[in-house]
Amino acid sequence: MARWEPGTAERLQKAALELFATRGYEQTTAAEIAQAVGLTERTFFRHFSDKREVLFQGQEQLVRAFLDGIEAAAPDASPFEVVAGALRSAATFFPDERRPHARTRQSVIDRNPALQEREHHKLTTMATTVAAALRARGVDEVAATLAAESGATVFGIAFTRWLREERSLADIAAEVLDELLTLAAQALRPTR
Amino acid sequence: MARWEPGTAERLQKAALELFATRGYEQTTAAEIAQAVGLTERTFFRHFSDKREVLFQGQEQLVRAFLDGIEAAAPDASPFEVVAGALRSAATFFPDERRPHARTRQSVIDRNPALQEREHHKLTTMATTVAAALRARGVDEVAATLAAESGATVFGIAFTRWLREERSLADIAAEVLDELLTLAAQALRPTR
DNA sequence: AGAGTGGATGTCAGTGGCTGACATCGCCAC
DNA sequence: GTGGCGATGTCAGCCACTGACATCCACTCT
Repeated sequence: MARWEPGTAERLQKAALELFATRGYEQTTAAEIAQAVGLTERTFFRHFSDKREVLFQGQEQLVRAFLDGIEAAAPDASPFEVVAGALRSAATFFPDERRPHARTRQSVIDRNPALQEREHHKLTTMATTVAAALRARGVDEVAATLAAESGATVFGIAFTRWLREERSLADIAAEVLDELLTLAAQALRPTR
Repeated sequence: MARWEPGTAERLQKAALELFATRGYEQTTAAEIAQAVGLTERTFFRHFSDKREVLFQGQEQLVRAFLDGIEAAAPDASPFEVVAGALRSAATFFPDERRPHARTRQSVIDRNPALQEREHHKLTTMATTVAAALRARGVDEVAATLAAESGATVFGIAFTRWLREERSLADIAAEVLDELLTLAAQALRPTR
């Protein structure tokens, strides 16, 4: 067939997750991951910019889902309404079938600070992209950043709960966003 | 006098910032930083868990300021009101005199993705600590996380503006928080 | 079929971040 | 002054990551 098996990156990711889950992240060498699929360390680093990325690469699609949700929003929607739509759209990227995989992946991340760092960074990067999309819709800088970053926060919390509970991510995210808005309203009424 | 000059970590931090600012972060070796103050690379890593930390260590005081602000809040204050107090308290840790130093430091961070990653991570870590303090006050898990994380977002945005504008951080933070609450209220009224 | 091209991989050498183990050095207490 | 002890130095070594160059083979063109 093919000279090189297709989907090299995917095979590396799979092997990496398995090794990380059993042996632990730090106890697993990039060379070992590569060897597990019959490749070289050098090739590993051609597919992933660094060792951590093997667990995170492929989130462009999630970003795309967010952006699709933004584009689908009504032109006169307020920033948080747009974010609500983006969350609905993004939630479709985590159907319940992915939960088992997501769980083992998350358990690896939760056991390693360096991986958590990367995870937070990815979330923040997503927020930055979303903020840019909001600004492109005419939302002003600060409002766009606030709404986008809040969306990321909500997504993060909702995702964590989705891993634990057996409900759909879309439902949980809507609920969490609602709670955020309610909390904010609570603060706005009594003071100032 | 003393066999070892006191404040070794501080001298390392100062030397590191200077080298990073002129030569660049990646072009500066941990060994070079140590040498600049007459020490060894090994000693550098005894003071800082990794190379990046030389720019971030010492933020426990900032966290402390946040927590003080939380403790000072009225017992019946809503989560966001508590966060507002925490922000006021935290803002005192960045008097305007620190702006020049903060600016050069930030310019170094802005030029290096790995440093940005650490910066985001620190913010998130702070948020986690604040969330725990809120929970200790009886706030429920999700609300505590939302409020704390929103506080971190506001702080981050405010800090960025504080670097650019010549106003006090407390003022800017109050303003940004206000905008967040307003945005949230906007979203709560029209829909649902 | 033979020559050539190009993308993915292998090989090798080297840098730098980071660590463990052990030695040293000199203030301080007793 | 002896011994403890905390901060530093020395040394060897692992591993993440990179640049340079060779190789390999499907595919195309002739």
